[in-house]
Amino acid sequence: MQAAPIKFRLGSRGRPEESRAAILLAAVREFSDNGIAGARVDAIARAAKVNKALVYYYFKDKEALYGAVLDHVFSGLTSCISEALSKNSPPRDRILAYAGAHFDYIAGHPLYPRIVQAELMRAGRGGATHLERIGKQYFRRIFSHVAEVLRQGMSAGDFRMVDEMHFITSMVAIITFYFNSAPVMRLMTGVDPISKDQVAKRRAAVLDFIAAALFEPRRNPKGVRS
Amino acid sequence: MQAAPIKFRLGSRGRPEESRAAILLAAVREFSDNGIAGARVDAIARAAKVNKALVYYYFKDKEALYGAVLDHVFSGLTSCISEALSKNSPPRDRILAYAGAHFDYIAGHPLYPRIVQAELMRAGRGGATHLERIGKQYFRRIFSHVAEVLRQGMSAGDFRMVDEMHFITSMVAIITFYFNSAPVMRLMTGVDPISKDQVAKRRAAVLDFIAAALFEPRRNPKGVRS
DNA sequence: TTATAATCTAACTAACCAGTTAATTAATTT
DNA sequence: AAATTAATTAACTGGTTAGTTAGATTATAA
Repeated sequence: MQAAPIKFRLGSRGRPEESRAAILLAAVREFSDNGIAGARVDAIARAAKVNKALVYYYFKDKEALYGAVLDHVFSGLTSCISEALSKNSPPRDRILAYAGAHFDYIAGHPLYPRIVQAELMRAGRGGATHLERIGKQYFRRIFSHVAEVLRQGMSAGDFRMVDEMHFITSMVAIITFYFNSAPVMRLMTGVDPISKDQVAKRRAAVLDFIAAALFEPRRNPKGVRS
Repeated sequence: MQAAPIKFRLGSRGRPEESRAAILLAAVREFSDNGIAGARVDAIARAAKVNKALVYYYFKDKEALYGAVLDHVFSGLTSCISEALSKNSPPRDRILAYAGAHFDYIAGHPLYPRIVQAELMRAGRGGATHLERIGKQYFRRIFSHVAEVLRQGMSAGDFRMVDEMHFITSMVAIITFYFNSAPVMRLMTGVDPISKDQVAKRRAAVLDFIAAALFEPRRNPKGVRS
């Protein structure tokens, strides 16, 4: 466990950006593994190969570090989703594009949903929360964007009539939940739910579920109807 | 904040069952508010109006107390769901009965989903988990019961063809997620998502979503079968 | 080349918190 | 009424952990 024999003493002013990034990365892992209360600043510093005081040099305190982690996570997610939504295609495609992008982002960052969930859970009772900032800064934009697509699809007759807010909530639920409950599934089924092919299966199931729940049956699925 | 002037010194051997129950109840609240790492045994004792040592008298340690809380929560949930599933009605009704019962139970116990979510999150990495016991003792029974109903409905042509595991996961997601994300919603919409009428709206949206995603369009929407 | 300021660390502190101990109270048995 | 045992508590202990301090190191500016 002892470090490499030749110690790269880059001295002070070594790689400030690298140090900061290393701390943030380690914090993402530590917070997602243990939640905020369970996370240990010492562990973060160790994982980032940095003195603990440096953590406090770059971030005011544990809470602020946690806030930075949240910003990191959500800015990545929202920019990814925004891009998927920006394409100008028919409502059906856009909804599926959104859902697919959201799913893929989470699948590609398996640590993130735990952090999101952990933060969601803090708001119930207790002191300071970052949720207000996060909600205003990230959620609202995406939410109204998706809601707009839903309205378009409904008025075009492509979608069933649904309550936008509840429908979006349900989509997020389906997209997200699988990754949080993966441990239980592993226990119950014996297979690894995070493996490539299992994730692919889940993706298909999610899109199928959403499409079935939202899309108005086509008049002409390929030939005729009724 | 000082206690009542007349102290009901019931002395030792007061109400053992009551003490134990008070501890468990306080623990449900504390664990659901703060997660296991954030929960404070002192706070539980205080809330239960009991000396901290008594907590350790009745429960081996914090971990065991947490386990007892989980058992309490899940036994209630599963027995409630089992009852809803036991009725012998057509698959469509049974699925909606299950979803409705699950939803209602959670709506009636708003502290519980947080505990469930917290426990789900512990399995990712870390030491001992109660999840294995919980899964075997509670989840499996319900899971296979619901899966059986799905298979019946599919082979009867009432349901679309779906993967049971993924579909159940999605249903649980939709039923559950709303309550966890309530704080965000409160922030974003300004209304209280846990209020009676908001919960009722959500319930309708959930059942509508599930029905639309699962039920095969009826040949004869109101009359007889083919 | 010296001063300045940014980057980084070893070692410390003060608070916190899970769990223990040893004693106390009262219901029940003998 | 003495002995026993279940229920309960005040006060303590020891390990952990967030956060601090005072100083070291070096790139860059003056």
